[in-house]
Amino acid sequence: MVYICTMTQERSHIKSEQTRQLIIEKVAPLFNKKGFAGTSMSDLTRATGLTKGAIYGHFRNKDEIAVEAFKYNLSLIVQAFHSDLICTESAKDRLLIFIEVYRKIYPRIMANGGCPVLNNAVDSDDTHKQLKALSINALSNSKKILTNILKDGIGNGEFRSDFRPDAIAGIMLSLLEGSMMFSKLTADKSYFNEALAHIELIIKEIIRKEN
Amino acid sequence: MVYICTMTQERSHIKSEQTRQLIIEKVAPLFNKKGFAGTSMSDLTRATGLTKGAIYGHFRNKDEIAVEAFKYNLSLIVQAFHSDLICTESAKDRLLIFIEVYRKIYPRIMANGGCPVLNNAVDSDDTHKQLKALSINALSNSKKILTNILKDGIGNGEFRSDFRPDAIAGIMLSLLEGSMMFSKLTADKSYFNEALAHIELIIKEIIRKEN
Amino acid sequence: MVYICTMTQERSHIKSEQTRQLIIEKVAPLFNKKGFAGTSMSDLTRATGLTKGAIYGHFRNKDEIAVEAFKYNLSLIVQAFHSDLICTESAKDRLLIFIEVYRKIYPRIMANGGCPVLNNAVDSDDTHKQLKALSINALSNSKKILTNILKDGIGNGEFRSDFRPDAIAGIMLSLLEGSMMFSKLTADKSYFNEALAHIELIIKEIIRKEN
Amino acid sequence: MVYICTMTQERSHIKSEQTRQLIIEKVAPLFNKKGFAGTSMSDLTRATGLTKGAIYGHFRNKDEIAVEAFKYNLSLIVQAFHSDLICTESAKDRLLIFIEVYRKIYPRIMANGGCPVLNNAVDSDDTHKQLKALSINALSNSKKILTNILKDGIGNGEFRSDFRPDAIAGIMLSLLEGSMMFSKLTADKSYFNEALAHIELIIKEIIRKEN
DNA sequence: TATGAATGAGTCTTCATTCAT
DNA sequence: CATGAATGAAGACTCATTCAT
Repeated sequence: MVYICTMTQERSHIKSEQTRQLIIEKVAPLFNKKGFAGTSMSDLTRATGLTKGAIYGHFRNKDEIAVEAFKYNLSLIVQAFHSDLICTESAKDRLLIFIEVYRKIYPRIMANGGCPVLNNAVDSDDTHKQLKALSINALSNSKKILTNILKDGIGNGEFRSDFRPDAIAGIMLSLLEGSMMFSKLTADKSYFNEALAHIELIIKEIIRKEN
Repeated sequence: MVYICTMTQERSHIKSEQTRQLIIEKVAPLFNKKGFAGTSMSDLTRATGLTKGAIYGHFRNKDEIAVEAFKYNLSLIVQAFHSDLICTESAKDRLLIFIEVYRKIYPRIMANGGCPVLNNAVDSDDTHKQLKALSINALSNSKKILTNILKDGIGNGEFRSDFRPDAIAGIMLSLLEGSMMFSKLTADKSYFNEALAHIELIIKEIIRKEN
Repeated sequence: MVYICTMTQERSHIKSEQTRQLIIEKVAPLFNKKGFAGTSMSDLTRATGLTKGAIYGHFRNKDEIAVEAFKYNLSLIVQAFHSDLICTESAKDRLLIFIEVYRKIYPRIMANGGCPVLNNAVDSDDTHKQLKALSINALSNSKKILTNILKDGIGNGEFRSDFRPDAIAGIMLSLLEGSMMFSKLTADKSYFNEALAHIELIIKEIIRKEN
Repeated sequence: MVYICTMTQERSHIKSEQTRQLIIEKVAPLFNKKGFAGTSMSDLTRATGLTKGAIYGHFRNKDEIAVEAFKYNLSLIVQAFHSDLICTESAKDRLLIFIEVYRKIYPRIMANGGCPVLNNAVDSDDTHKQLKALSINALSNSKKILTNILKDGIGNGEFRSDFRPDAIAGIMLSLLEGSMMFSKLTADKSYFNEALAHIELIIKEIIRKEN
């Protein structure tokens, strides 16, 4: 007997990985909108078109799915920055780009159920350590990025040196999250727009070094 | 064993109202922390020491309990202002008092599971119209209050007239909510403190009328 | 409004206890026959006529039901002795009564699915510590009883003193269990009958003190 | 990537039979310890390192695997006798060898989860006809062997003729199984040791023909 | 009013088995 | 011959809610 098997081993692995990715993508908005407890495995079967058994073939449990869903939701936002935020020399310009990117992806964020960092933070804060840690981490990273830009601006003389960069970073992020939440809640974008305008004010006026 | 219970209708009504209130108070932090879907009727029996039947004697369903719980959680915050915010002539001072009250009740808010407006907004935004409406309403009210104070300040010459009061009100509230969420998430009060400091800056510098 | 409530508090408790007992009795033969893993909660609903929710109102989990079922199955056997084994002066007679009781309840044991100690021992030995402990305990108790009777017989001169009572007790019990298992397996009572006859031989001849 | 596999049919058949045997050997202790219902196909994949598909390539269903596993577990015991029990002229000696073989393989039996005949009998008695038949058959065979030896001993004058050989055979086997079960349950070999000692007593004293 | 037993649909997860590759 | 993704039913258990008492 002679077998001639033409099959790339990678192909099958890829197939599985594709399904896993498909599940994550279909399921991510659900978790973002309805929260961990509010999203049932049956919801996931409806969203994916797969059976529970099939889903459990790709994930150990609901927690793992929620974790991957959050990471995916976060990546949608993070990716938007990777393309735009690189290679701008002025710290001020980098901060302004930061704002512009947010303005650009705002519709997508809203359609996806709001900012995953905020949603997940509120959802998991008192109930789910693992998910909570992911929000903490995401916050920490974005704060670090903003803080570094601010420090750069102080270093190169763009910004005044009489403010604490991490404080301003926290304020910017608080404004972003708080306003996005309000805009989502009220279906009124003005909260978000005013917040962005105020952040611009901070960048262009409040921390600007006068010459 | 034979029980003979003689009870006046008023007394029983009073008793009933007390029990209802007791349920709401015991249950409110639970809904605030765990959300609607994450809080079960069994959780409520544990928290109250009452049976399910007893609870259903006072509320039509879980939704009604959640609604009352939110109202109660909100009232805890609102009450803190009623006592302090009245009868201060200067708009600036009233805004500063606003901040001070928040600073004062911050520990209580955290112990209760964070700001109920934010928590409930995120929890119910895509899932529970009735609860969502309550957060919208609460936001609308606080925004109105701040806006009016700001308008007063413009009117009496304390503040400049080249800013839109409701925009600043939205910014203040966004900052408050966003920072409280971050401080809760990270167990780091500095987000909240910096936000309050920035709001003070807005009041004392940015919108102040120079003379 | 005047309430006159005539209700014994015990009555309601009794009702619940009755249902719990009913569940145990209906369910005990199932666990004895099909084992822990082989008995599903759905089996239990069929056997009791109750819903899963109702059953879970009376037991924390399947394990607790299995434990109570075993205890009940064991009690059916133990009870048979309580009435007959007391107050017989001769050690030999007490051992013979022991055998007679077993002969008497044999049909009931078979109808119930065989000896619960053996069934449960085999079922739980490598899988369920808590259930295993119950079989160990049951064995230990019956061995102790037989050993004590044998010691009594040695003490009062009925039996020879050149054998170890606990060894003979172990042999008697091994014979009983092994033979009941074979009789059940083959639907042939002779294994059991011959075992009883041999135990009688041990009592009447092998350990008897010749005079 | 292109695989070209050239394989003779014999070779593959041999390979297949080897895999089947490997599955049986790895899986046999599992079924012996956890029973049919308590052993899942996933357990089998873990024990064998094979996928479910691979296992189903060698067996029609779980039942067939359990059957083969039992046969294998039984064969481990039967094999121990084939080597030792042959060609001994004295019936008494053959019985004593029977005991010695059991004593020798006792550790292996325990490590394997206990006597498969007993385990399977209890497990399948009320649930699985096909498996039950295998235990019945195994019991029947061993009883026949012992009975024949006893008959030989009566025939050649070693043993008395006033007892029924199959009754004694049944007693011996009941003792063996019962005591092994107790020793396994309690992790106390003395049940087994005393049972063997008593069987020796039967052989050497009780059924011995006095001259 | 309050109890708590009961319901039936739901929860998450695992089951034995199949089949295209 | 072996893979492993997929299925649909079933597993144990909890849900919100009702109702006789």
